[in-house]
Amino acid sequence: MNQALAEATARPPKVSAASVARACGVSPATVSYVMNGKPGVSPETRRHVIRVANELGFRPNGHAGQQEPQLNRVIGLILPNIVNQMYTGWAENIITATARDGFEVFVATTQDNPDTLAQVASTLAARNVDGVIIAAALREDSRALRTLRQRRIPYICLSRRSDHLPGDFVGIDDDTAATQLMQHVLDHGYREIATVIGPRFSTASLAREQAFVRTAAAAETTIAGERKISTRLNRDGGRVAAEKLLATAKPPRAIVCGSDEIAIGVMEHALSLGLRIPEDLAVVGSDGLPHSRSALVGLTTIVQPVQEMAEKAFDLLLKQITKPSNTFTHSLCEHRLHIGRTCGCPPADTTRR
Amino acid sequence: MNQALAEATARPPKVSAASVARACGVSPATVSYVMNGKPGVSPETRRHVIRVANELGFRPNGHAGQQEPQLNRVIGLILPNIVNQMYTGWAENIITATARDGFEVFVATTQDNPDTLAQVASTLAARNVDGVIIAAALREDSRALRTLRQRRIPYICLSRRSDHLPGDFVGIDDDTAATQLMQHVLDHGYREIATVIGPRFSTASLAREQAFVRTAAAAETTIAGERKISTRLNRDGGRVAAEKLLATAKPPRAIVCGSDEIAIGVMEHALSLGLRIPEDLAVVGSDGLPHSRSALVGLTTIVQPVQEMAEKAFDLLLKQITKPSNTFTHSLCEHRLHIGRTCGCPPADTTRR
DNA sequence: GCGTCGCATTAAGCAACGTTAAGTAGATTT
DNA sequence: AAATCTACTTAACGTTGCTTAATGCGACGC
Repeated sequence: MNQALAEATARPPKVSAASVARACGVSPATVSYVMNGKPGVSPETRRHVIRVANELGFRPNGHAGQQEPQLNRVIGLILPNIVNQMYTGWAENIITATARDGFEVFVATTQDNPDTLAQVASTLAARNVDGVIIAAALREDSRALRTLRQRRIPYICLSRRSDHLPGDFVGIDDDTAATQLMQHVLDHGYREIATVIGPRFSTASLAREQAFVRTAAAAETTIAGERKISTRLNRDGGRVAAEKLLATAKPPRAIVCGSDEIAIGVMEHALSLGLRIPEDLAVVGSDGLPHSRSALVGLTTIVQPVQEMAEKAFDLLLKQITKPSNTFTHSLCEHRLHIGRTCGCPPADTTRR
Repeated sequence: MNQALAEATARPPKVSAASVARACGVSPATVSYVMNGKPGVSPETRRHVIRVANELGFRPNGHAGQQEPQLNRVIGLILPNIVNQMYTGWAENIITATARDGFEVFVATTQDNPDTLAQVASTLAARNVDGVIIAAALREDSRALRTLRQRRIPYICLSRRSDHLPGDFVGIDDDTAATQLMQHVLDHGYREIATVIGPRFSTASLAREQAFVRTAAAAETTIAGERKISTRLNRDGGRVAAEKLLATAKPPRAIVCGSDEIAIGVMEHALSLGLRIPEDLAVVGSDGLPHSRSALVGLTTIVQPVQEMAEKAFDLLLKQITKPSNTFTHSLCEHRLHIGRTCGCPPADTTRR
């Protein structure tokens, strides 16, 4: 007990800039200049100071000055779930990006439940995170964002945003992407088309559905109400939607999905009914997950630049953390249409990667 | 107060905030600030005070002390990566399980780099997490575990463990599972067999490979050295391995993989060569990811009970946190052999879910 | 029921530290 | 030799982080 206490009580000795200064025979000011990359120090002295500082294990993060006041170097990441590879892809890249700057990440999931979202935001706020990246924002319910705003915790919306509260946003141009995707399906000549999207409380899902319908309408193809399905954002959601769509007397010839996971669920069900893809039913998605693009699946889909989006999001967040501002940035990243074979294009088009 | 009385009534002597303050060389005020989450205390001191307070068993409310001794209610989760769905599956379930008890989760990834692992463990320790679940343990390098042990932070190894350091462990019986899987492949009559596993610094990968080889040998089938490949634990690793295996003069008739992601990579490459699965090449995996079991892929594989493992791991961790003990539990969960069609079994066997 | 004591909380004070503007010595240029 | 520039020091400042001291509150003795 006593020994344990002694061990626990032993605190690593702190190294001050002054001690570094003394150790290499310069003034504290010089050390300060070196550590902050300010001019006015000869390269020779600079090198020497850096070397000694490293040897002594000097951490400029001591305590004082305008050194980022009280940064915990922790950010929160709120995702709808961590099963959909779209989200884990972002998570992976965000974790990598943050690690570069010495940040840790709290990952929280909401299952798209508004109350969970609100509660998670409070919890994160209570934990004094330096900022939050939210990929689970809801159109109507901005409680979470409001909480963060009140506590002056910067946040970035990723992919989805709130209808009411302004703020920084990183995403793709859902409208254009969805338009291109639907246009490609129309170009195949399909006219009996159904759409299956994620929950309409997601701005991304809604924007895609609207673009799907508008583009189809422009080609004089009406998508009836019972052929516009909103479902859960996973394989199972797709399966349920496909059950409804394919059980009707006149099933659609093509199903345009607002998510790859949904598309895969749809295809699974179609296959279990003995339908061939794309001969009997064309299916396209929109996320560009690695495994749906693979040769095994060959899904035609919109590819989102996951890494770029993740890095951009953290970048913006870091900017808000270090230099809070009231001007909000909307950053739209370039998407890409990936042609697989599930839309009916010849397999030759299936490029690797 | 009356020490004799306290002892006589067998009640533990109550620990005052002042004594905690003395024990870690700060003022009572500082302890108070820490216990109430008030600002004005450096993170370093805060962690230190919390650690000492926990060790002394300090209850914040002298009389109405119903609360646990100030836990951070944060655990760390160390994964090799967050792309492989095996890991995200565990992560999802661990996050859910911990949320029920009001715990938050730090997710860190190592990319299976020993230095990153060691560093991540230090960082988590510095953040004073209450415990850590590690699914990225390395056989040889137990620096990370040692760090945690020194700081008296409980940890649970998930799926992989260290060769050197004992500790709680949750996993499946890799040996039995791998034996069953290989036996199933042998039962199909295949004799030209290759194995592709994850990195050998993972105990799980190594155990599987050894069981594969042993089982094959028992059926008088030798697996040559160039047919035992260890590769990265993702689709790309599988692809690379398949390139090597299938380019030889006498390619194998069946490839037994130590991971679903690898199996999928192998299959992708095989398909791109125009091979039919399972007619030309049988492939089996071992993780039981939802999407490899789906009708689209139909992989024959070992199914790990993800949720059960996650909950068990957190359960054990919580036990270690609340009541540290020196006896270690090895908890083996029941796996299941899922028969798909990639091994050559008739499609009829493909059961849903 | 009132006063006192023990203990936790909170406000005010103060020392330590890193930053930066101003100052200075020496070297180089003009 | 005066001027200028470089490389550093000195000194003042704003923060932070912790302590000392004052406050508040409930328990217990009288």
